[in-house]
This record gives sequence, structure tokens and C-alpha cells, in this order.
Amino acid sequence: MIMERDEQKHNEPMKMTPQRRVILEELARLKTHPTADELFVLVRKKIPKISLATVYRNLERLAEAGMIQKLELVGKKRRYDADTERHYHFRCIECGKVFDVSLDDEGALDELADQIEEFEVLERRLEFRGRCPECIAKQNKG
Amino acid sequence: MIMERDEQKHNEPMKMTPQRRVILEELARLKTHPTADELFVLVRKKIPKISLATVYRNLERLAEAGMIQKLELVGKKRRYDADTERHYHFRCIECGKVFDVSLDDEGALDELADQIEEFEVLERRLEFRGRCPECIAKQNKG
DNA sequence: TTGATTGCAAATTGTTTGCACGCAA
DNA sequence: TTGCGTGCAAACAATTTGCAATCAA
Repeated sequence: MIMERDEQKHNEPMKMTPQRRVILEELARLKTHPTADELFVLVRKKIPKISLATVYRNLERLAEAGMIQKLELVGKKRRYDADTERHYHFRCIECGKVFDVSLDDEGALDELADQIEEFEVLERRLEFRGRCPECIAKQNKG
Repeated sequence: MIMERDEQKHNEPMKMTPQRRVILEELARLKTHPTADELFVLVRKKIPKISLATVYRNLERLAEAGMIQKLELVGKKRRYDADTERHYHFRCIECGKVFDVSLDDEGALDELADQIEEFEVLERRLEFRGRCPECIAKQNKG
């Protein structure tokens, strides 16, 4: 009983303000998964007087509209991702960086979800944690 | 490259203060996965002058020691679990309750983790979201 | 005895909200 | 001209920290 990840309100029209556009552009430009205030710092270079609240509000709106993804991984800082395709994440416990993980065998997860009887599974989040290659190398050197 | 979930500092001795003991007891008594302040309310019935900071500090210590599990699901409030066995969680998007999920085919997840080359996978968190039986029933009635 | 632990209050961090103004449709 | 979006500041919620007093080993 898995539903397609497309349940969002893609339809509602959305004014494309300069703020919103720049936020979206900057987010799309990054391979990383920035937090709201990391993005704020970048966007402020283009629009110096933008406020952090605007960044938060727009990220929220864009996520609702399905144009970006709100990660909400472990920990308190939310991270955002311009890639809305289904994929999973790996967070390095040393440096805190978040990486995309695309897995071959999605079916395995579907089967797991199907085991959950009586519950309606709308979404599943799989997150891996450990050490990234860079931090492994650093450790071996040190 | 999956490591056993036992990497913690189980060893270090720990003073067993009344506060710590009661926190642990109350947590173990609950099938739910309380937040720090939910637990605070319960523990305060036994130790009226305990402070919320103490609850936080002890939950942190106990989790480090591997005696409890820190859930850190999506959303801002952390939840804690006296059950340190590996299992997954289902969160109801209606009522917010968190349920344990034990799955047959753990191997499938191991295989997924093995696909991640060059990263050292220490932990994986799988969380399902959707509607719980109670909320499904409520919806059908309403 | 002594370092770990506590309670309290204040500080931090991340996020949200109220409000008046401004701009695009 | 209507209302959505903005900036600002203040509010909020969850968690953490400094500190002096106290306690368990």
C-alpha cells in the first residue's frame, strides 16, 4: 500500500518573486543540502536586504509545492534539496555533510512497507549514518 | 560493510542517582516513546524537585551508554525509547503517535547498505509515515 | 574526599509569527 | 485595489550551559 510520492499541491499558482527565484536558483546550484541559514548567506549576496524569515517562508512554500524537498534528517537543523526525485541520504557523523544515496533495489523497501499491516504508509525515510570517504581518509592519516 | 550496533561506550561506570534510576524506570515502563518533557512530567511525580535540565542530561548520558535509544525522528521533538534492540518506527501524521515496527526481512536493508561503497555505514534509520489504524478508522467514520 | 551530578536560571539555537508596508496582477 | 509577499523585530519551542551546592562511590 505504497503511494506515489506526488501527493503534493503542485497546482496552486505561485508568484515568482525575485526572492523566491534566487532561493530556488541557489538551492539548485548546490550539490550540498544547505540549511535555511546557509542558504540565507548565499542569497543575501544577490539580495542584500532579504530577511531570514523570507528564506524560511519560501522554503516552506516551495516544499509544499513539491518544487524542492525538505529533508528533516536527524538533528535539529533542517536541510533542503532541490532534487525532488526519491532518494535517500547519508549523513557523516564527523563532518555533518549530507550525501545523496540512490539505491538499486527500491523494491526491497516496498516489500518492507507492505509488511506493515493496518497502517497506511504514505512515506518512508531511510537515512544512513556513518563516516564519509573524506573523513575516513583523514582518520587513517591522523 | 555493516557494523554491529554496539559501537557505544557501554563500559564507563555510571553513578546511579535516584534521578537517573527513576528516569530509566519510567521510560522502561512506557510502550510509547516519550519526549523529554513528557518524561519530565512523569518523573516529577516521584521526584518533585527534579529539573528538566536533569532529564535532558540523563537521557543524553543513558543514550551514550547504550542503555536507551534516542529516536530523533522527523520533526523537532526528540523521543526516547528504552528498547535498544534494532527496530524501526512508524509515525502517524494525524495524531503524532510513534509506533514500533519490527520487520522480517532485515537482510534487505543490509543489502541496501552494502551498496554504499566507500562510506562506512554505522547506522541506518528507517522511518515510515502515514496513518495509524485508529486514525484511519476515525476518518472512515467521520 | 572528590569528581560526577544536581537545580536553577539564563543563554542558545532554530524556527515562526504579527504587523505595517509595498508591489504585482 | 486587493491581497500575497516582504522585512523587521519580537515571540516561541526545544535544548544546552554556567555555576554553586550536593551527593554517590
